[in-house]
Amino acid sequence: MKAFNRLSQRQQNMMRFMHNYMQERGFPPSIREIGEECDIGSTSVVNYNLNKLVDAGYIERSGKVSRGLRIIGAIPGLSSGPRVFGAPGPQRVALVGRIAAGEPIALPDDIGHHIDEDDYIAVPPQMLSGYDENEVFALTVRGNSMIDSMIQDGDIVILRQQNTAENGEMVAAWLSEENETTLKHFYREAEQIRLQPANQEYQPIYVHPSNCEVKGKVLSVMRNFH
Amino acid sequence: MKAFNRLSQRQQNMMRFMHNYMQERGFPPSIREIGEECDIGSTSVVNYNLNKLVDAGYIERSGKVSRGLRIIGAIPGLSSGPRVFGAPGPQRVALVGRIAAGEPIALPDDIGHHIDEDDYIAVPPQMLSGYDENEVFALTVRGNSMIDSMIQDGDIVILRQQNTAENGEMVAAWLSEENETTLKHFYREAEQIRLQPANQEYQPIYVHPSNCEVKGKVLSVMRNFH
DNA sequence: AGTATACACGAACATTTGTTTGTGCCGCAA
DNA sequence: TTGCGGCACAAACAAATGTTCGTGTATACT
Repeated sequence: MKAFNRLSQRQQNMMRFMHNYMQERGFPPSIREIGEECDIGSTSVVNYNLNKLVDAGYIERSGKVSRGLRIIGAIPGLSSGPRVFGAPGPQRVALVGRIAAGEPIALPDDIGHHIDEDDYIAVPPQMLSGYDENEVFALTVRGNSMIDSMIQDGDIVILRQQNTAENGEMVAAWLSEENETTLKHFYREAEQIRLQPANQEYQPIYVHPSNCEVKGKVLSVMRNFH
Repeated sequence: MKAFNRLSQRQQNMMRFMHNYMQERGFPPSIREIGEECDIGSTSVVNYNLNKLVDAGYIERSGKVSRGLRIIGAIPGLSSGPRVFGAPGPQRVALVGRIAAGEPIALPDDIGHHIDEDDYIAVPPQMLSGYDENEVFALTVRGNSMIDSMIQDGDIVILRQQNTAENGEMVAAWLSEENETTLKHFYREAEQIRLQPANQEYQPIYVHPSNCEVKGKVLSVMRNFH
């Protein structure tokens, strides 16, 4: 369990409001704005809890100056809530694990309680294709089994959680018979599913629908060289 | 020429200060702080120029509220200055053009005056490998000639400007004899340079140093699916 | 010259806003 | 009970801060 369990409901509300406010307006809210939104009658109470949040390491304050606060750490969402992080900064999505041939994919929900702050990665908005960061997760590719899809060891793939796919979309699919995970373009054909590699020099593979379990749609890929 | 040429020196200073301030403190400066830093004696003058910047589309203001401003567009740096953009948000680097076999690479300096706001792309910090965003640029890959390096049409490559490279680094190189641009791993050998594709199923090519002009080092690759 | 426009200055003003102080409630331990 | 610490409330205070107004100075145009 993490430190945010020590935050009161009121403090959680404040964190959430501050985050949303900064996300929307680009600058932090004033003490009175926080109080009004969180049903706190007195500015001193807001101030009090703000200092609590500072002690807890969630925010920093610049004394004397109006709106002099910034969010430092993770925001504890609602119990089942969104994994939202502090602004300013790029979007952040959960980096939930690795994908490799021969291993099943662990989805965010399966390991939701194990996600730490370090398991998040910054992703620029344009790589989310308009989807909300909460329905998106990231996987690190292990091994070169996806090389026929132009994806190699160490790449990070950004996916949206979904169990179906439209024709032509690239998906992460679990092939139960072959016992492996793969990233391919998805085509539902008459009696079968065609999984087409991105690299056209490779041949497509054909599987039965019952053998193909879509885990998510690939939105983008990031690769770093060191 | 672009709109920022219409900004006075004073307004450019203001933009730069506001950007740095937000970068550093996480919230916008007050009118008086701007004035003090930019040697403006009167708050009304700051206010006046602030409204000018709004008209020019560089910032937005929320009336009545303190520090109620956010940066929207590009910041005109110094004359030869950094191409810095507004916080909060991911880093932004110049997307200067396209890279394709048979075409030379246009470097930022060559086309510096043509960079528009739309020619910038958000890049998360970890993809800059610690380099400053000002020495980094981005190229859109056209064609599939880099497919042997696991890079395909539509990919965006992030590069750092440099004319040499260490062994093993992936570089963008212009081969004058072959009259084409390529992305390969760079190895300086006895009498020649070996350019090694990332995909090990492809063979390396060997060129004479005089034939190989390094344009930049590849830091990372981004790929979006639509 | 006369006028208009852009830009700048300083001062006064009206809010906004962070800080402080005094008080009260509640649970818990001595 | 008494006392203490955590938390909350309201009011008042002191700065910080955005806004407005009257004025001045160039520059260009008629």
